[in-house]
Amino acid sequence: MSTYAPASATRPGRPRVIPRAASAATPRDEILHAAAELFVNRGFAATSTRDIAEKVGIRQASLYYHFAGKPGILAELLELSVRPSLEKVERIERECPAEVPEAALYLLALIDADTLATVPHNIGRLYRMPDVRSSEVFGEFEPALQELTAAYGRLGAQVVSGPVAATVTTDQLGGLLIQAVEVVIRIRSRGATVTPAQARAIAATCLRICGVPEVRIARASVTADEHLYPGTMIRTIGDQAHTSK
Amino acid sequence: MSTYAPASATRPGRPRVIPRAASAATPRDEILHAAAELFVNRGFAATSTRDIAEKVGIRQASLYYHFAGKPGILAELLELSVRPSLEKVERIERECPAEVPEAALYLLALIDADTLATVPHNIGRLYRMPDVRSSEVFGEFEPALQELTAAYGRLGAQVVSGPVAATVTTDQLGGLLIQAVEVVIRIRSRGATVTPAQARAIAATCLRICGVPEVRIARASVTADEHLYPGTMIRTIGDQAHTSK
DNA sequence: ATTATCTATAGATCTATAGATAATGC
DNA sequence: ATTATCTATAGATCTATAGATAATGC
Repeated sequence: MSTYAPASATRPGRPRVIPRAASAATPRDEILHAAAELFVNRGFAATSTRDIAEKVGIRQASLYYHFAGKPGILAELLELSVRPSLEKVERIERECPAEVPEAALYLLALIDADTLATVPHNIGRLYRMPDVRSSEVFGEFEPALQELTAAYGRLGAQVVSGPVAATVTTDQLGGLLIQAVEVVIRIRSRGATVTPAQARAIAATCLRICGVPEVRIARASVTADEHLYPGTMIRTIGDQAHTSK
Repeated sequence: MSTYAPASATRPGRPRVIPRAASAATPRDEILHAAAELFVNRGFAATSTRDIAEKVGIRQASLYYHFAGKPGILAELLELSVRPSLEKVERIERECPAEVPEAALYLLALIDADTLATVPHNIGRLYRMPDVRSSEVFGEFEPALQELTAAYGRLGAQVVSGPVAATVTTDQLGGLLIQAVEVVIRIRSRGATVTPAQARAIAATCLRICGVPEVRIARASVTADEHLYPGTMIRTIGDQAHTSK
């Protein structure tokens, strides 16, 4: 309270040599954020504990008070990026009735694209990195990922048209669909952000991949809205921009 | 010629401590292959020069006789994986006449998928790895990659249906299409191989993403065959499996 | 007393160079 | 003489631990 920069200095522990910004975040979170950005943009193996510490503004050794090294940090980031996706899948498959099967796939793709679009530092990318996949902690999360791909395959298989069913298996379809959704990761990697309208375009792309005709795609979009915003069905129309030709 | 294992021992230079298999390949190629597999499966930064040397069966220092370290090896692998793709794009855009615009996109996707499917050790994956993208040598290859995405965008834009044109820009479309083709990388990462039939399914998926109706997709497939195998148009039909319903 | 940092450092890599050596080729 | 390896090693990281220190909280 005496000088200009007391910040959130009301914490126990020896002060940092570079005083912490009034970030309000816990040290753990500061470390997670710094590590996420470095892992995603430079790679997991290419990032040293010193790099992370430097970005946070602490000494390298201080990381070990909060985490069991790089693998520990990675494990927490993977957890953060897979849990929300999986919870959504579960809910969608439970709640979405069989009336309009396209709506379930549309919803899953939309919510998933949106999650990937808003998750901090594009950490959805971690799962595709070979150094992450061969890390000690990856195995724990692999089943969750496979379940996600399988869900795309199941939902997609319910709506495929004849020509599509004749040329791709359910498994392959799951891969094609998840790949389409992950275009979000690519866009963010290039520095751009993904708008809700783009997320909808991606969800529609998933239905096109299955061979669903445009009329039913439009219908699925509306049905999905009813589930997203039950009751208020008016404003979602302005969101779409593709209702006019 | 005297003992059992002379192999291709008729080369100058000090013999290896672990005698080389009769691989017929040059030492340079041996190193490239070993490095490719390690870079793709464990990551570039996660692979040490010692790992590569061990896999080849030489001492770590011996690598430096053939390459300027890891970056030198990476540069050559990137070159190998981007040159063929770019040559094909050029040829397709030059040769493919405007009669059936779908055929051009179908052809590009098909050839590209096939290249990714057959290139050794799935090295198409290298470009997506952050440690590779932030390496000193990557900059040289980035323009070629952007040109490839742009080509997908251009070809796709020529065939989009109304609803698709209304919701995605040419740039975004390029991303969606290349992402669809790169499902090949994902499949190979899981240890499976990609068949020619699957490559065709992927090319068809690209047209579906653009909103092209099934009749025109079938026509594009036939036209593409005429360009691939001019004269012989019979056997390509048995390839497709989706002409029946 | 507890908490969160710090400094110092050991031990394990990892890269890249210098110089020796064992083949072939002329 | 040329080529392709080898051995040895310096110097630069990088990870992870031990132990000290400077806050707050009781």
